[in-house]
Amino acid sequence: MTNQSFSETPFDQPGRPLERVLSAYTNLDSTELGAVRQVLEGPETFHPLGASLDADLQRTEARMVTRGWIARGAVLADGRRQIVSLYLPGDLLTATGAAGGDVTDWALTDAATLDAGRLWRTVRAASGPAVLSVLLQRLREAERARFVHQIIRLGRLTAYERTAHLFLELHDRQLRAGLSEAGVVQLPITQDGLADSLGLSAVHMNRTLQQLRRDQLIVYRGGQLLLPDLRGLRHAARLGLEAST
Amino acid sequence: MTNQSFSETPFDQPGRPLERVLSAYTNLDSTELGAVRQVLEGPETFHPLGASLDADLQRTEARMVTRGWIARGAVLADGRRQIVSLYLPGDLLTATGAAGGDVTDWALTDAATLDAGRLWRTVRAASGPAVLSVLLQRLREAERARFVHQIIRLGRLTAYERTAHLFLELHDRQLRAGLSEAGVVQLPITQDGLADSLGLSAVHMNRTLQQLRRDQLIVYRGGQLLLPDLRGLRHAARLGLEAST
DNA sequence: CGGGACCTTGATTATCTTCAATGCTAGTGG
DNA sequence: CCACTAGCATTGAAGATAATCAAGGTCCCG
Repeated sequence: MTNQSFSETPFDQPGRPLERVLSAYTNLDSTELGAVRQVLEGPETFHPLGASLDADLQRTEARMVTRGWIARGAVLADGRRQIVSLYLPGDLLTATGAAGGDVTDWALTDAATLDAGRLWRTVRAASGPAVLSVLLQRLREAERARFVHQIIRLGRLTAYERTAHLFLELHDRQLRAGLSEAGVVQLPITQDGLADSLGLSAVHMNRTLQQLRRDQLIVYRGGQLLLPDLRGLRHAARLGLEAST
Repeated sequence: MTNQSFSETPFDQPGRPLERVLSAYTNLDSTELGAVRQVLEGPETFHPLGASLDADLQRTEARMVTRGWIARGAVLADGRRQIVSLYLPGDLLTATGAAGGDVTDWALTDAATLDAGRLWRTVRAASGPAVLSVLLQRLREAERARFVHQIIRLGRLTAYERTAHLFLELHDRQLRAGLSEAGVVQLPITQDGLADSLGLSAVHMNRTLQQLRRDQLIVYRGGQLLLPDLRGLRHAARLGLEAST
């Protein structure tokens, strides 16, 4: 389960080292980066598409995503699925804790994670450099902001608006983390996965994507999304999202 | 704006002192309680129904609710409103930060809050007793769990299920915090407010409540809710919620 | 008594889900 | 090389859920 196939360059989707991904949260000089590397050192664990991360998370308290996409969500008894949050390289997954037994984590693509329990414990013990505490703080804050946006999407936006809104969030996140370039969103998941995140049926997800294509707001093809009209897309999403995660 | 009318017993809905409310998160002995009191001392600020808390929050970084209900949410240009989270006495409101300019806080009832910036700063400086850090940790964790539940409600539950689910969450929270008793939920907000939290129109909210009444799952009258059939309500909510916030 | 906030109801419409096929593409074994 | 399959995308039709529009009704308060 550990170190299957790749182990050379973590955080590389493609070729994105740790500092690049974490620069989304705080600027690190080389000393600080060393400290971060130190608390995050250790083998990657590989998670094939669909695999549950629950056991790993419970064991290590927190894990940082190094490759691929992880979903946290709930599966109801009748099969309905809702993704609560998406975790991309550089994001920190913490054990669900009080959120209840219904919540689980699984790999939306082939993915890999790193034990971040030491980061966790170091900060709690207040024994590391300040930058670690700041980093953790920022990671948590960014996650909270994503939760807020997800709630607004699901509560008050139409399928069309929701989709535009999520794409803008992903664009913003990937840009900050150096995982993509301006106007491009890596989208390595199926329409089914998108639907589970946006609270829609797969059929309606498909139709909504088609509408966005017809309106020239997205170009959608296998694993990648082009956003040729960011202004239009922002308008479609109905929300600023200016100073967001 | 400060200390209008009541200032005698904070946290009393009715007669609930600080320790009672915070016992939902951690057990405090008298020494620890003293430490908590100390970082939270200061005048209450009164927030009449509908008032915005944004200015207060920005000024003080964090505030603890002492009375009434506060909503955090977004108001779209066309008037749609979505409440992201409800804050009850004992809950900690922190500045929205990265969540964006669209998010605001307002009083859903007459309410009051206390400056909790000192708690915030004390913990960050790691200069207070450990119990403060634990308290803050638990408060944050509980909020995260509420976010997760809100997302699942809005994403995959029907209006009927959502309503049952929220009522169970409120019941659980109020019970833990000593704000209500078993089988009773204080619900001092309008159906409009509920609808804004559950992502429904006011009309549909009304019809959903009627259905729950017809099904004998709730008794609803002015400001208070009786839950005569918790088993049935849990079943209607489609989720465990056993070990939840 | 009048007005306002809130709750309730009926009728209509919109959005989204469900069900059932069909097409497409990549991988697999014969 | 060619069925064959599996996973994913797409389409049409029907039905369910929830929104919207438009009135009333009730209660409280000035």
